[in-house]
Amino acid sequence: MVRTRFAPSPTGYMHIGNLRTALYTYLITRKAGGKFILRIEDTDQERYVDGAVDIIYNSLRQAGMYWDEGPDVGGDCGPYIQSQRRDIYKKYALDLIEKGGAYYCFCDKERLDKIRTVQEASKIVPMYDRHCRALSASEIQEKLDSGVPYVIRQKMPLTGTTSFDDKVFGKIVVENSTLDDNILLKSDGLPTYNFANVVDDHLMGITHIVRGNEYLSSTPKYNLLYNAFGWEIPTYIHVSPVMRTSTKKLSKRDGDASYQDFIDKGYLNDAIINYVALLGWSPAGENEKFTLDELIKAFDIKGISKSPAIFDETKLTWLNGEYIRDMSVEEFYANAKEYIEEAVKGDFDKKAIATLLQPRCDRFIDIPEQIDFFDALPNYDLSLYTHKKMKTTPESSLPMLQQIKEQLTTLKPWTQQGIHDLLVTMAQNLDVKNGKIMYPLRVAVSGKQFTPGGGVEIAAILGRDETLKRLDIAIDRLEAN
RNA sequence: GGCCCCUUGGUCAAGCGGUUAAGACAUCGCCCUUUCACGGCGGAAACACGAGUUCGAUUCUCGUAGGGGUCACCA
Repeated sequence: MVRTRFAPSPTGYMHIGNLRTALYTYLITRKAGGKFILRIEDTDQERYVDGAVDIIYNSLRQAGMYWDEGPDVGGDCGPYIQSQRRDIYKKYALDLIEKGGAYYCFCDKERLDKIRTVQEASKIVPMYDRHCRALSASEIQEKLDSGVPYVIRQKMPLTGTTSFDDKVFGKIVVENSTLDDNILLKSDGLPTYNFANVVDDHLMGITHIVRGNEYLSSTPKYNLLYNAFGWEIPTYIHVSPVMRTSTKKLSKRDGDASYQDFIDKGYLNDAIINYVALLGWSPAGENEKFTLDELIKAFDIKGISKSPAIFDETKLTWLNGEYIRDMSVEEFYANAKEYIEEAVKGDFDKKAIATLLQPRCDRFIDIPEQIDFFDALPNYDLSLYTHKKMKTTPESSLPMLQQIKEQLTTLKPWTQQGIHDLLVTMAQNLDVKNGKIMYPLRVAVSGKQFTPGGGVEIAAILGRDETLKRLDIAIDRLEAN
């Protein structure tokens, strides 16, 4: 039975890199029919951020990733919050000392700083000098009895190598002599990540560990821990980071890198998930569009790439547009409504506006500025009437608009089709291209060069009175020109 | 700096000793068209470098360069 975990530390928002790690973990798990566990790694009380746990819950749920065990849903391996597992770590740390894989260290911060300073000055790799590793049993007991603060350190082998096979990176080998005797249990009694994650992963029966590749070089240490306890080593799947640029990791400072920010910008969850899946993973076929369920079927660890991937919002935007265009008109309207109403307060047919918007909308957030002319005609420049391709100028537009106005005044009923047919007929009678008439109308009713839909569609939505009003304005201005 | 890892077009990437080196986004051109989009068609654009191994290297090995990670009582 495959069991995995997503184990974030509650230090703030959920950025895209975290989300992707969670997603890959989730996909691997669901594909294998396993259990997905959520564990909160809050052993560093200094970095703890209030509300961060809720952000994790909400983001994961909104993204459609549900966990089988976790702090809020329970499970057989709880508690799932590390700060509540304090006693467990202590017990295992002591146990490890018994087994010869760890030892007490009474060195204080000052001594540690001092040796580090010396080592750095002489350009040696800073490492604990293993002073306390040589303490005798009686010396240890004496210090313990007199209440000297202590930490528990991992006892690394001095010679040989440690290796493991990573599913993404392959075989990794390190010299044991380069391994530091890291602290397992801090003087505050809480474990370090190094220790807590190993103990918890084992106790929670985790079989596959998916995490960022910043852990690649410390994984041998964890394996040494598993070995010292006599525990089975899990399968490792390390993934490369998501980058903002080729040299910088994605971070909030460089832009909106959090999942929630993208949602707030009007990106669809499905598009975000789909794009994030593609960042660092490539499907077997040519298809690039996947729903979460489809991803579960298609996902394969073999497709995960080793090199870092640069986050490309342009492609996310395109994908988002694809999802928008795939929506039914009702679905699109339901999503776009609030953005439309943000810009259009007047009594216009919002659904008709939505229809115009759907094929030319990649992000909901872009909607308001596309339709801001409905409520109020912008004070546009007459040079807008000049359009090379349509072969129009302010001068050529004036007579067209005058005729349009005349015809429209008596048109009934006032429908898009009716307006369209009327204008096309007019073009035929005058023996001019449609654009010669249509383009000036668009400018007159919208005051813009580019609009969703053309003059006909806009006039239909605007209604007869408003359309004629705007035509009058245009005609007056052109006559005065 | 030591150690570990990475390196195919601007970006994501396929490739797994012999290919005209896929595809997608972006970009450019054309078509469609009442603008802009959508859609369709087409173009430009890449194996970091140097040695090996081999009949033959994008692919295997070793260097070089560039980049990332890690060396905490952070995770």
